[in-house]
Amino acid sequence: MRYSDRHKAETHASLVKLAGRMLREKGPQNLAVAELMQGVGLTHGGFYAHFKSKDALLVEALASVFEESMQTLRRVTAGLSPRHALARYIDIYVAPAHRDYRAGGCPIVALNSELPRQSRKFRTAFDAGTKLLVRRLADWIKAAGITGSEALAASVLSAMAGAVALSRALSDKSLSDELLGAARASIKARLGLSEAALSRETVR
Amino acid sequence: MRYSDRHKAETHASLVKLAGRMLREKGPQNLAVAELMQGVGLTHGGFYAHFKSKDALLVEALASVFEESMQTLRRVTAGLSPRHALARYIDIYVAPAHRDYRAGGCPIVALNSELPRQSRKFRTAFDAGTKLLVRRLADWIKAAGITGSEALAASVLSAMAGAVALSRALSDKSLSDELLGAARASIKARLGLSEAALSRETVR
DNA sequence: TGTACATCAGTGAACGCGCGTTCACTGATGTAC
DNA sequence: TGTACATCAGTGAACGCGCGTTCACTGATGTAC
Repeated sequence: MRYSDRHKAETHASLVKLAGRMLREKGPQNLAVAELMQGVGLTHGGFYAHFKSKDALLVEALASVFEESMQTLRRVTAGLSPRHALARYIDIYVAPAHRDYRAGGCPIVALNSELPRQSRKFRTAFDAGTKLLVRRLADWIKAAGITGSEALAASVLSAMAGAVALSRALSDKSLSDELLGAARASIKARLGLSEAALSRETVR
Repeated sequence: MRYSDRHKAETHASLVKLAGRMLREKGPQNLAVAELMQGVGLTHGGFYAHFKSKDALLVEALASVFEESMQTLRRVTAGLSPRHALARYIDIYVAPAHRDYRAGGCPIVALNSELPRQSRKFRTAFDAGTKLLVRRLADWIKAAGITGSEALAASVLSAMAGAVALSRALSDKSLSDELLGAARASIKARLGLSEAALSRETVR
């Protein structure tokens, strides 16, 4: 059967979206082509009408996940001053809700330790996405008058991602919760964003 | 052929040791039984004289890797005061040499994001190993007179592991190096271990 | 307006490969007598 | 001391399964005339 003009693009978009969720939940290797196709109501053979290989899908899915992350970042910090935006992003990122929602979370947390073994193209997409996030954090840090370079922003992001990743890895729920709380406080303190300091400022 | 009494135990130990390296370099899923056996000069069929399953091997290998990590920790900080021990450990952990030596590095960095998908027993071994490291850090922190609980130690460790993991994930070498430097400084500053503060103290 | 043909997203069987696991067998050495 | 037998780490063929990829085919709809 032949479909309307928009149909292929829509199917492609659903595949990329679902792949983005599966990628974070199962990892690159355990995302199975047949399972993905079944997930959008198709059979596995049709996959290659949309992607030249599984790796090509993974690269597209990762890029789309990073875009989604940037959108989330913009949404939760809209209208806030740089200092409050930073604090808000840290609060939302280093949190139990993020830990417990792997399919929708930050790709850095989800893919961290598997990256050295991925394809060149996949790693390039990861690099590009991470740099976008780092640049956004660096802009806020600079605007907030905190001395520090892009490397500081990268180290802050690595502390955030490391905390959530370890909180997911630990089976001990109470240690996991406490770890998130301590990490949140440490990271905010590092940037001079303690509750006391923030409450003395206006929100925007 | 029948072997001497010690022979089996020695073979077993080599298998666990090599598996510990492969586990960190390739991840649990890509550690192949046949490749492991070939690595110690045997054929794949003999594997099951030593382990009841691949997962049983992984659990043993992970435990041994954590033991190795604790030994490294003790070795590099032997004789140092708590504050200097902390600073030394952070310097050695959050460093390019650790980033570039995946097969011999910290299992938390190597396995971070893959843990939620591992077997119950594997996760239990990870929990136990991580808690040993956290407890050691917590002891030092307490002995150094820094206010903070075990959760602070866990958050410090997560920042260290997160920094090394992200530095491995990034292909951009200079950003990776700078990230490590910034993270090292941030983590030490969080614990009041700046170079200036340390140089005012005696080493032991 | 109607007819013949082209298009191409999707189908489902099949292929090839890697890999964990099983199993009948081997053969050097330890033990029983 | 010598002989027959038991042991068991290791061998290598084979099995079963999951999975990425290929390919001949389908059939509804768009297009040419």
